[in-house]
Amino acid sequence: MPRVSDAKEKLTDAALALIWESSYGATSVDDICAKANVKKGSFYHFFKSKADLEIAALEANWQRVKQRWNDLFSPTVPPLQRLEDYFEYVLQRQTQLKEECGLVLGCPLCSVGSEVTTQEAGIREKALEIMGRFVKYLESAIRDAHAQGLVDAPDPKIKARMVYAYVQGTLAHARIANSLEPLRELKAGAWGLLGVRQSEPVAA
Amino acid sequence: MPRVSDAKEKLTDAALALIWESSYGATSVDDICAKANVKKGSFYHFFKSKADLEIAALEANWQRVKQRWNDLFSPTVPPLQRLEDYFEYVLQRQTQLKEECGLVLGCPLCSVGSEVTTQEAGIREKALEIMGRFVKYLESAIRDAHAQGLVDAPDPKIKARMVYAYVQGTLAHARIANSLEPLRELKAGAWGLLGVRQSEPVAA
DNA sequence: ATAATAGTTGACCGATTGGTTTATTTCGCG
DNA sequence: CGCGAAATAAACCAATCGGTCAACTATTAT
Repeated sequence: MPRVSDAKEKLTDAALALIWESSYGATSVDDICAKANVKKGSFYHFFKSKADLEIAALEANWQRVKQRWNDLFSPTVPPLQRLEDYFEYVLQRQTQLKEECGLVLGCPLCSVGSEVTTQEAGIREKALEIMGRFVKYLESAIRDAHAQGLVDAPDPKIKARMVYAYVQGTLAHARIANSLEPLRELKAGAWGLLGVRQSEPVAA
Repeated sequence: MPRVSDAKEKLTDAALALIWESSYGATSVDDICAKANVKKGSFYHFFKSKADLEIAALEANWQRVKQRWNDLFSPTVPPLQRLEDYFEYVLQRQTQLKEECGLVLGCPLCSVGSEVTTQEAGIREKALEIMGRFVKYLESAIRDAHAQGLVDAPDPKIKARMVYAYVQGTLAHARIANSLEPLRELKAGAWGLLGVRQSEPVAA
């Protein structure tokens, strides 16, 4: 009946970018509206609060990156290769972000999640939920690797959480140090964590 | 010549606690002054800005916890025991914090560091500097363990950063999930990361 | 065509933000 | 003692915060 609008997506895009680049607290609703080129009245037509917007932004972002994960973690790819591709992707993506805005940004779930945990319960829960979804990719890759005798991981759920924590910690450090270097060790660290048998495939 | 004051310490104490419990952005100067029972005029007599206060708070906190690290990481303690004691301490401390304020708070360096990185360069640098100081404890423990053939860590510096990243990631996850559970796996994860030889000392 | 409705706009709000100012109080030291 | 500098107090500031509102506009199903 009425007209259609893309303001919602423009707002979630702007919010994700701005809050990722700085922080939830330092990003004002006015900033977001300005970047999205949407007036504040429209903002509150679509979202009931700034927190509500951020929750929608995290979900929208997940729906986008999920496709990448489905690709990288396809069961047709050998399990350890999935992980290796993932680590490589993380490095590439952060490299790209650094070129685009001069900063290593880390993971938007983790930085925003740990910023607002004690204040905005909704955002915290959404971040936690999305993290849980992602860990499933790691988990099944690790389970497959274990089934093939490539790693020693009788409990893939726990191992997946460990690898995820290690990656998040490394991303956080990369953000704080504004350096890509820590990200180059992701594979080596994860291989240790997983007890990957035989480090080197001994050339081709 | 003039009178002495403990307002400085009261302010750094209050700032560290409040910002740790919520966040840098969500903690106002007024909040800090109220908690410290110090008037704002005095605040700006001692510190030139809110960021300046937080930098001082992080440094003051380090000077306090450093003593604990010196104790836990004493060279008189077997190297792997140092790490085990450290993981145990992290769990105990977070348990205590949860009892005191109902929340798993994680690491104040990491949460505040990753919140303000792109905005308050001074805070970021201070957090990074203190992290660097701490990693030295891990590094020498790992180097000693390697020298004794307990772990496979030819490059203790890199391994130390890996273990630290893993611990930080786990703490961040514990904060976001408001759960102590992930912290119980610290030893198992770190042992994997370090390639500790023989998992069990086979009873006494 | 038009009525109903989703979307848009910009002015507006009280509260709070980080920070300043000026006057006053305190007290160690010569 | 009393001087001078450090510390305190409270009032004050412009700017910004998240959020509201009523009027207005564009669309589209009928």
